Amino acid sequence: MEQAYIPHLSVDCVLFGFDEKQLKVLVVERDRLQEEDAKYHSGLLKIPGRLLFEEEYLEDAASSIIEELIGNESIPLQQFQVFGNPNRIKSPNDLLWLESQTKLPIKRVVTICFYALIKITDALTSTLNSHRAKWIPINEARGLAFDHDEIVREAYQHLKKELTASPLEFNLLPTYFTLNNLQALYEVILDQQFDNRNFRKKILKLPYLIETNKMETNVNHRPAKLYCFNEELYQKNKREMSLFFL
Amino acid sequence: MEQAYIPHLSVDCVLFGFDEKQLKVLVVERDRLQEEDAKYHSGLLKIPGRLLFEEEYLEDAASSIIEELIGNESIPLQQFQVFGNPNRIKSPNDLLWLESQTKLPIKRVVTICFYALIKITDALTSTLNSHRAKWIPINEARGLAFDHDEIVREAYQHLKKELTASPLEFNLLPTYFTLNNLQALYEVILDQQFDNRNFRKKILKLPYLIETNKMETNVNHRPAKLYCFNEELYQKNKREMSLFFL
DNA sequence: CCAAAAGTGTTTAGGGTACACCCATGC
DNA sequence: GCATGGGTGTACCCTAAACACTTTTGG
Repeated sequence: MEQAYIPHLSVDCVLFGFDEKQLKVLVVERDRLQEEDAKYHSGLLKIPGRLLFEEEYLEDAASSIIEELIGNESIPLQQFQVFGNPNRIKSPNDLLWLESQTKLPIKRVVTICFYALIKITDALTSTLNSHRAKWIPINEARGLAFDHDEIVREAYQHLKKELTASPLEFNLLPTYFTLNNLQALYEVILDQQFDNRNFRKKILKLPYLIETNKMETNVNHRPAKLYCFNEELYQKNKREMSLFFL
Repeated sequence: MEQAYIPHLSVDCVLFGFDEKQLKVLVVERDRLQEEDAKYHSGLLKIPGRLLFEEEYLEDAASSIIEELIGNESIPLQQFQVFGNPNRIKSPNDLLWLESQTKLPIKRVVTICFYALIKITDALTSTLNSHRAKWIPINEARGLAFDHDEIVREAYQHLKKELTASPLEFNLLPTYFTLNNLQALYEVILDQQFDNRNFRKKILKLPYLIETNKMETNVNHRPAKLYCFNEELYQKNKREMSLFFL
């Protein structure tokens, strides 16, 4: 049941990924067209997105865009901002590419943007190549096509604000993790350092953070205690846990 | 330079107004059409909005929608959410009305919503009647057309969140005002009571709140000191003044 | 003198921040 | 035994919150 596109409306997704060391963004390569004019340098990397179908829910569009790239995991994407300047698509090459993709005469596209943050896993990454998609570090996300630099920048601002206002989803770490893993996660995503002792004091108050009797292994230093995360308690308590960090 | 509408995209505005006692929302009456089917009760009040023109900036559309109703004051409207369910326009009467307005076959409209908060003045209100627009108290904004109940509800949530995260624009009060005026303003908008002494302590720390030597007059109780607001200091300090209230 | 709202200080408890050293393991 | 990161406690300050009475005006 393929539907017609709405030629003026697109959905774009900024998917952030954490690989236990860095914060990355998912981008896809767009084809370079023969007709392109070399003097217009327009990025060949873009964030995933496409025009909206006529009878499609916005959230469904966002999900399908991401699922096509990383498989069928359902990821809750959050709408954060619309980019709709009439001239947001400046480069002639970008326009050429859009028309070649959609077979529609494109004048102007208003794009509704979503974002999410997930854990980067090997399984996930293996499916990317076939779609010419890849993870790039957040601070290397420059020179993307269209106005995607700006979109990524804004999405990152939203992510940071959201993360300081409410606790993050814990599925960004392995099932068992150390408190220092958790601190590193916050530090990378918020781009901010925390005092180790104070961080532990705060984070241990979270009722859904469970201490296990497992230990790190195969490290050449004192092994750390492993913690895990109680989904049920998390769902129950996350509402009140806002404004946790400043 | 009239342009063509984009049939799938609209901009709607939730304009909140404070009249020194209540928080209100601006709504407009829509015509009842002869063809309407009485059995579908669809609201005859809606928030201001219209389809987007083909080459129009989103912000310009939002401004022009509001300026048409209340005159040429420039009000900074803030984009807050997109409502785009394919079936968000449920009532046949609403659809009829849309098509009669736009002369376009409307299937589905994705609407980008903006909001702002202003002071309700007499001058402002006098121009409303000719556009069949009016202010209604926020808690009476029920049974509006389309999904506008939901839009108003979400806008109000955003307003409250925004107001607790950063100081409000002071142009919601007369030039000279009492601290109790200010407290009443916060209490009405946030729908929350504050301790008078603690409120004063906090608010007096704001560097851009200036004590004058003027006094209230014509009140049959002890007259209050009047304060005013230093625009320049406000612009300079508002960034750091976040998270002021909880 | 009465009504009505303005204005004012103190105490307490909890949280944030800053800060330096010992511990357990692998090699 | 040494290198590496893991793990711990205290003191200070500041802020939030709770709380009740006196003051000044108009009528």
